[in-house]
Amino acid sequence: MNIKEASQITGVPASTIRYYEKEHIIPAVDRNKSGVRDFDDHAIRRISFAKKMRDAGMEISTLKQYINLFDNVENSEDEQLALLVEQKRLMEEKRDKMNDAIDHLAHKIDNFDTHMLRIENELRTMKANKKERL
Amino acid sequence: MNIKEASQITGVPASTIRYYEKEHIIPAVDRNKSGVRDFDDHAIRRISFAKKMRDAGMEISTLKQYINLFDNVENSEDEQLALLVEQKRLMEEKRDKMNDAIDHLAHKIDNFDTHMLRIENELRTMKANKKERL
DNA sequence: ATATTACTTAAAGCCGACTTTAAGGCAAGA
DNA sequence: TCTTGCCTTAAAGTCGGCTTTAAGTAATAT
Repeated sequence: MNIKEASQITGVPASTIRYYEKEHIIPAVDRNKSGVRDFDDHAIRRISFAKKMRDAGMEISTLKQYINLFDNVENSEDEQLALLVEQKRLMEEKRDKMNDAIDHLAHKIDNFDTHMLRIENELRTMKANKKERL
Repeated sequence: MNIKEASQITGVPASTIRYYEKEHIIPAVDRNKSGVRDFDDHAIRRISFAKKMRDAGMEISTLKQYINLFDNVENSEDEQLALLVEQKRLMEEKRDKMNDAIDHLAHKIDNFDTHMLRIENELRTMKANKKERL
């Protein structure tokens, strides 16, 4: 499978796939005799994993760290597990912040009429204050 | 309250507060007679709101849009409500993606031993394949 | 044969979101 | 008075994460 198909299947632009390979975020992809990349299932899964983690806000540097740790069998299982656990924790933390923000917006939506009146009042007060100050 | 205190209270760097003011993400802050910013509760709340939304991944441009819409009483309530609802939807979408990634990591953690063996086997197979190809 | 289309690379460019720098102003304490 | 420590601005710099460009190769269609 060529890079265009790989791109369509994974939803990751071809330029980004090349970039990910260069940055070792995905392993070196097999080439045919003329040097064209030939993606197999494993490659596709690696791209999809990278996408999933990127979509979830994991940084390239962390992803790289993660990948290197797992691709290198020399590394201790403890280290690998610790990284997994830590990344999960960080993501949960971030997700909780998102839920906070969502709640904040939900609250504003629920109280929209009241909120509007309050904002308008605030503005009226601010304008009055400005006039006083002049 | 000066910018240093405002920064400490909100957890937003002074340079970022200045940047937010310049970009109209927070309203123009009051100044004392020598031109030094004097932050009040309202200003602090606006900074904290900006931080919360940024932490949740809302882009500066969207935040600006949001702020402008709400600070300008001329705008229709419908438009404002629509923006709130849309932003909430986008954030929920993003949060769901994070939960996906978290589940993925949780799964890897749960099956760590098995996973390790699978990875090792994969690598062994890959190496064997490479040798064959040579 | 030539045009088209898809691939390749290295390097440069771009964008968002700050952060740093340079040059200076003001107020308080030694 | 002068040093300390805060503040100010505009402009330049940085960084992450791609994306685009330029120049070229290879296979296929006309």
